[in-house]
Amino acid sequence: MRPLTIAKLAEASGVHMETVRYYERVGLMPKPSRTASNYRSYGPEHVERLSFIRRAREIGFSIGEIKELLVLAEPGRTSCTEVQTLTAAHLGKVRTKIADLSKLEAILAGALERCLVEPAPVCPVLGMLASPRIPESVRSRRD
Amino acid sequence: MRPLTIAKLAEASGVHMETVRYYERVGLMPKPSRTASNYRSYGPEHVERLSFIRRAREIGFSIGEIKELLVLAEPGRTSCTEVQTLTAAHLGKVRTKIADLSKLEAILAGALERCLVEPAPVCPVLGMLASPRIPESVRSRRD
DNA sequence: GATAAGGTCCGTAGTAACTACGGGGTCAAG
DNA sequence: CTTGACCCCGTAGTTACTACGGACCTTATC
Repeated sequence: MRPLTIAKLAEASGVHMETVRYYERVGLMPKPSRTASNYRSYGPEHVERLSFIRRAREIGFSIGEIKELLVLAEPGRTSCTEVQTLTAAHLGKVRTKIADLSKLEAILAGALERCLVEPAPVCPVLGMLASPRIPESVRSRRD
Repeated sequence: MRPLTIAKLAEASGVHMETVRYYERVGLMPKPSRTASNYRSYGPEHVERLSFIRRAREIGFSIGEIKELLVLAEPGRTSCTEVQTLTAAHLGKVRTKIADLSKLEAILAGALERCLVEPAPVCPVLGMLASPRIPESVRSRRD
């Protein structure tokens, strides 16, 4: 399996070609060697790294967090605890988001149901948005 | 209660001043009248509209969706069904997101727990990211 | 060998929904 | 009259990409 072009790498790891170049720009992927005609040239280690990155993104880690994870994943590293810390923090964010969204779900579902039941002079959804009656506990931090 | 400055309007409706100007640029808020010295001048109807917008944003509606809602909320409009359609669609998105995040939660919590239990030669979190073993059902669409 | 199709290069701009900055004019108080 | 608070505007930065466009390069076909 000889050197891969950027398109082959992208296909092999399930990431868009443009995204590979983007990851290179932001320092997630190393600058690869080039062919005589200045084409990027990759090896299997790049496929591995890029796949790692893709999976970490799917799990919702930010690019900054993935940079940290990649350092921690370097061979010779033993500490699992730092990875745990990062993961636990991420898990916390995920749980917060789930809680926020669950509240939203209840609100939306409730308003929608009132739409069906009441012969409503005013649409319950619009009524909810017009009056200051949304419990402040909902204030979701970033969708 | 005479005309409000942009800062007063912002405070009264719970939105940042810069955001009010942004909403004006993107057409969510109308261009207000101006004082002799070119300051924006608002009335109570603007407080109402902006509050509506804020609440709709908190509920997770996009700016485009809010534009539609504002049209549907215009006085003289009776149809609740279009609002229902919009809300139902939004509710669907929220539910999908909750489902995706719940899967993530399980994955993260599982890996984290294995970290604590196993005397793991390789950190389970990193192992998960290194091997192509993430169920494809997780592929979350946009965080 | 010429030509056409397809791959790659690069920098730049657009996406969502703001937030922040910088340089300037305005207004009220002391 | 000067200080400080307020407002004006356009522009750039944020996140994680995606898309564009003009210019090379490579491969296949004629």
